Amino acid sequence: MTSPQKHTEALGRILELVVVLSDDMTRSLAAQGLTDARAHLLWELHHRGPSTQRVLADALRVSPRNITGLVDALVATDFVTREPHPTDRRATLVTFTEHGAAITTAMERDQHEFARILFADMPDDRLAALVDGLDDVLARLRAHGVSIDAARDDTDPESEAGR
Amino acid sequence: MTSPQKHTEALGRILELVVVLSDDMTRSLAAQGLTDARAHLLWELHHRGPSTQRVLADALRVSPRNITGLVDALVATDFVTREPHPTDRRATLVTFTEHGAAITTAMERDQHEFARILFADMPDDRLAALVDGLDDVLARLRAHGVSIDAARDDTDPESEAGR
DNA sequence: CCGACATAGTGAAGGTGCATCACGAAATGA
DNA sequence: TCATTTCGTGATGCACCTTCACTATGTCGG
Repeated sequence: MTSPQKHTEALGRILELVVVLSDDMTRSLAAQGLTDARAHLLWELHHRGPSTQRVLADALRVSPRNITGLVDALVATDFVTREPHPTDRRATLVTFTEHGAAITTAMERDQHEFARILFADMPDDRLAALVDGLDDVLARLRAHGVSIDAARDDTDPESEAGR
Repeated sequence: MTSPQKHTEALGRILELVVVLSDDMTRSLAAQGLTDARAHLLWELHHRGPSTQRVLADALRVSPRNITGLVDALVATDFVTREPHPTDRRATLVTFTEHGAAITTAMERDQHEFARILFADMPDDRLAALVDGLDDVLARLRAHGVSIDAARDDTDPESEAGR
């Protein structure tokens, strides 16, 4: 019961889902002229409203320098603009253009639609079981520091996201 | 019930899991002196045995040129070597060094261990329900061409023609 | 045996994401 | 006012990935 075999299989399913979903997202984004990183920035901006690059750097957990590059690209493709900060002349406020706002709103809408497609036909109890299971896994991950440690030369967890 | 709200929440769980797992993997890999792409190559090599770069390129779905770069790096860090192909003098056989083989075997072992940690305390029926749910989602994804269809510009009169 | 063509791998060049270091400019605090 | 902190960016550098061009081989139809 609950053989290691089953555990591995379950992890395999999760990993497969990871790969499939990531790929699909990246592809959809590309169709909008966006990359993962740029879309991530847009997403954060959508939830926070006009923000300084510093704030975005912290939110995306990347270096401020990198934000400069991402914003440069988004400005060039007319998704956002750099507005002067009303009180801090050092800072700039990254703000949506109309185009950027429209795209981002549409992305959010489509995400809900996507969720509907995935779960619409699933019985309530089944959906609940799935979510419970996922929560369980998430909790277990957190309990284990999520960082499986991995240090030495012969002890490493996980491989690549390659199914 | 089965409100759109629940659907979105479920998708949120999945996405969170994706992020957490990916981060953890990348971090563990880095501890071994590996990157995602290089580990992926090693993983494939582990399952296929000595392979030509062409085969690896197809397996990883990247350009042959890119494989050259990845193998260069793995050779430099003593994970693999390039051996002459026994019958085709154009090709090279990418082969594990002892170090590479040890690391990869350890990675596989640790993946099973990781699966055990995640699911060991989970009741059988709960685990089964989780796997079933994941399979369901995976199937639904495939059925829908796995394409989110993404947000189209601003032509959003809910023209859900695109699934 | 021999061209015609397909294939394996790599040099060259370029785009994107990311990081660190150094720096100027503006904000802040004592 | 002066030291310190903070914001954003130029300069560099690494990793991943692509396409194009090119060499060395393998293969196949005559």
